[in-house]
Amino acid sequence: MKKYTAGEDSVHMKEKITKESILLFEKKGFSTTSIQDIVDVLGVTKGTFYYYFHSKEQLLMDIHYDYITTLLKRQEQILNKDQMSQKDKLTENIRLLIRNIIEEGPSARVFFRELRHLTDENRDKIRQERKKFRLNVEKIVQLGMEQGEFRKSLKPDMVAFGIVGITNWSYNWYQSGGSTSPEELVKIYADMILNGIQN
Amino acid sequence: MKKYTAGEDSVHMKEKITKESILLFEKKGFSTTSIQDIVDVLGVTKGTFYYYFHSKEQLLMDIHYDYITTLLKRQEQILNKDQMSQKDKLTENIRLLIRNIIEEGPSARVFFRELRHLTDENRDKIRQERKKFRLNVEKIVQLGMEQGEFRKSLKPDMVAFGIVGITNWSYNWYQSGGSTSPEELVKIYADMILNGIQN
Amino acid sequence: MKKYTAGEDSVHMKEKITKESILLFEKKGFSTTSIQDIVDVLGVTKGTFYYYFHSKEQLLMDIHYDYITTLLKRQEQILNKDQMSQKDKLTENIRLLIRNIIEEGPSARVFFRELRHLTDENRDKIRQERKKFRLNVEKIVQLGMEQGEFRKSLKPDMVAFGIVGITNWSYNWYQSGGSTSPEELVKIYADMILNGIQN
Amino acid sequence: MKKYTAGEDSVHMKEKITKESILLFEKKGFSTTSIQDIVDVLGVTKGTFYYYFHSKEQLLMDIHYDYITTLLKRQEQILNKDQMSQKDKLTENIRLLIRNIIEEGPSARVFFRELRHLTDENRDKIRQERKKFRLNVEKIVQLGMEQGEFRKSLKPDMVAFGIVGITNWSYNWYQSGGSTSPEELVKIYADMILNGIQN
DNA sequence: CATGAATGAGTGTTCATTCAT
DNA sequence: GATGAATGAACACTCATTCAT
Repeated sequence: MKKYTAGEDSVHMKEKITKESILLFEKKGFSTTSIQDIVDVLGVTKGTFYYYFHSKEQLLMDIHYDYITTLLKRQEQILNKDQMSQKDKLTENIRLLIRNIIEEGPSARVFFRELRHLTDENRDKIRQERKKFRLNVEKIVQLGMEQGEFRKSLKPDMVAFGIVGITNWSYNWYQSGGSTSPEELVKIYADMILNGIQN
Repeated sequence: MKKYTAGEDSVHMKEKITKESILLFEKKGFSTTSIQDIVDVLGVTKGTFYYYFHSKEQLLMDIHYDYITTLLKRQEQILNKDQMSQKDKLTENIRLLIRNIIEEGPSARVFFRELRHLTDENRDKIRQERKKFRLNVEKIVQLGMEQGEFRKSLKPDMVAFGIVGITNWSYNWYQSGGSTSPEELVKIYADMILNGIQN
Repeated sequence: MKKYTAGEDSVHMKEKITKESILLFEKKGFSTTSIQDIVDVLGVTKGTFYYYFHSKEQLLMDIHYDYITTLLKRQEQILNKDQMSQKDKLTENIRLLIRNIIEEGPSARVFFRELRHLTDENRDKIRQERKKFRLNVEKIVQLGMEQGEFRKSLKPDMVAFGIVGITNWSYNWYQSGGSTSPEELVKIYADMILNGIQN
Repeated sequence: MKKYTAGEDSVHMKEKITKESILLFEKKGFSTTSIQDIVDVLGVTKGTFYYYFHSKEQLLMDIHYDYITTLLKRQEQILNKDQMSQKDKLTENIRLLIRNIIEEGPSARVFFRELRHLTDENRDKIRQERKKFRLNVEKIVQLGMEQGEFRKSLKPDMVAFGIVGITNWSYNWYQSGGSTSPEELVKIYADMILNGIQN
């Protein structure tokens, strides 16, 4: 996405705008952040913003789209590992969700908080992608039940909701530099969930 | 001051405003809902709104305060049951969280989504109360570990975050009238969590 | 104006409102002081205010009217002293203007600052009364010139404007408790003016 | 940035806004003049106003600041004339005060009437500058006393207040086109004051 | 590519005033 | 005499967006 360039200055303005916007949206919220706020940080004018984006909403959509697209791509890589057990696939999904939130901090928080400010149409698009992710988790549970890795009595959809809930919720509270490392957290939750559902 | 009456009209204006605002905030979001939107629904004027509330933010604070206060009161009733096992207390907390979200639907969604629009001071107040709730859950886990009900290897704070995550997340997706009843959901999650952490 | 009464409580509400309003108008300005501000100080409600006054403007008019009426009455007493020289009459007028401003502090400041907030009609009325006062000063100068007390070359109208200017201006700066007493100030200005215009 | 042009249209919008605002503030008063009133006169929209000014108060501050700054600059020119007698310097100061009020008519009236509507901070700033002007007058009186031009018995601070009072008051009543020209008025007041204080 | 100027619709809030009780 | 509730018009200010240059 970012082509090779010699120095900072040549980084494309559109990326700069997106990056700074994410930080502002995280700190102040989407609706409370004005275009003026954004361009002030970059030392440019509003005209510049509108040269790169049709609207404020389009910028928010781009942020959402990038986040969910990346997430789905990474999930696909897990799903493609044919020889992996469902248990391990589930663990990998838990790892993906948690690490992505922690590593993408600001983007993640904007992604989870500001969905409502998309247009109906765009909101539906993002929701569909998020649903795809969840259904993939559900499928792993389903397969794990059929293959005897998980208990037969489970309701896979509810389990999937539980898994994304427990992991996604961390965007609300996880702080880098605390006493629990990302990988520790992954272990704790994977352990808890697998113990909770396995045969 | 409020005499006993049978009908709708006697409900105090302040309560009406609060009730309708919650519905609008849920549907359109706090910052996208104008005072005009609110008073239009009630067929009154903006002056009336400001007769009962200092500001739009105060209304939001009232909603938050009511929600968390009620929740804490109900939690206290559980904590007071001295003869109850920690397992059962945890189950009761899960039940409380889930049922409250489902029963208070719109209020719950406003509570979880619009915290950011409170002033710094009020946001801190609400966060403190939410923290109290979570620490009470943590304490149950702690006691359960000491009394041999739960595994010794757990990190009670992380477990508590997991529990509120899995339950609270339901505000995002649970729809009344679906295939899983509130009580079924409670059972599923309580089962999953207890299996996940017990000895 | 205030009839004999046994205690504080029986002082008529209308006077209380007027008194407190003057203090508030002085401190915050007429347009920045709300009826609510006024009634809050007195612990009553807005209805009470409107029982005694048709409008906020009427209250302001009352304050203006009281001030200028009192001033004119006191001036009349000076003018009636037939055997007094014009010099002494002028000195007495200077004393009246200065002492009234200092003694009526808040009322005086409201009187000089808030004229503009009267309706056109009322503003004209007050201006007429203020003009009467000034013309009386002018007449003293005129008589003094004719009787050889003051220089023949004076323009009585300009002198009168000068006299009210020098004295009225003190509402802007005079502070009780400073190094110059009211009576000293009277002496200084009377001296300066009389030296400035006498034969 | 502003190229040379012959006509009205090329005057910068900010100056136009300031000019028209002064006229409106003079006629209707600051608090009674709305931003809408201002922009209506100019045939632009409120957004345009806020493109040039942060707030209504900033515009008022600009007006005040311009007025007092110009006045102080002109006073400095008088003070710098080393060979001039204190008497003449005083006369020049009287001339400056009166002519400035008459020539800047509307600005002067806004300056004298609307100080109260500045924020506390700005009001203090303007008051400090006004004080500088007055202290400079006081100094002239002081020097004139020491050099034997004025009577030894004077109180320079009270005399200075008297001088600015007598002159500034003219903003209340002086009307161009009346029977007394600005220069005549200067002569009359200078004469009166100097006679009043000289040895 | 980028700017500066302008728009126009909307926002939260204030407040003098009214009036039934 | 006094209250509490409600009105409605106005206000300062914001902001996403447009567009000629």
